[in-house]
Amino acid sequence: MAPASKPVRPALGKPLRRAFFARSVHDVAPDLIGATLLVNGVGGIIVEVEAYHHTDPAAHSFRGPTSRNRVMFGPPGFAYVYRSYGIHWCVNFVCEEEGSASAILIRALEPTHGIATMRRRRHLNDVHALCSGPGKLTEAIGVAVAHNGLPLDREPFSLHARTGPVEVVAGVRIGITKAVELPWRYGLKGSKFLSKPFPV
DNA sequence: CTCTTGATCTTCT
DNA sequence: GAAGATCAAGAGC
Repeated sequence: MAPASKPVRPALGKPLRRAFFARSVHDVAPDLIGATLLVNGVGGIIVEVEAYHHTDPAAHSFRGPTSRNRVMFGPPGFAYVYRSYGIHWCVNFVCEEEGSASAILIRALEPTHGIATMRRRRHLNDVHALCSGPGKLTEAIGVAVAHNGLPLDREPFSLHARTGPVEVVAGVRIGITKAVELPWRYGLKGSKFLSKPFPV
């Protein structure tokens, strides 16, 4: 009898260095689609993100630094984690340059690594719903306020560039009431792991 | 399938 | 006091 086949796991691309994030959020955000995000070895392929620029009324940094958003005002390549609706954690990647206060919200992953761990943390079996939202994925990969301000190029974080071409789609952002018309949500075309489908 | 509501932390008015 | 970069559960269709 042949041994049971193991789940196929795509090869990881080269590690993303801090310089990767030292560019406009509008350049970094689409480049993150197809990259792999792991925290302590658990995570998956980034399939949905949103860009927030300091000149954008919907950004947490728009009105200046607070104790919550201070990491956004620091150098690029660090994690900004905040509490959402008093319940959930959401994780952003700080971009551009120190003081720019621009970041990218990670909104959905296609689970590839540590799926059993994610199912346990989420008390959920359906792999399509494990990481299909910013608050869901932080619970699944174990991100909380302790990760706020940590560098993205060292453990527990591990980020890897995509290994092949991807088709990126853009649309309006989700759940905001200011600057609602700006098309700064980016996703992997046709992915079944999005928080919401992109309009056709 | 859609719609409504509760959970309850941080910031702003 | 109200709103917010959310989610899950329950009611109704």
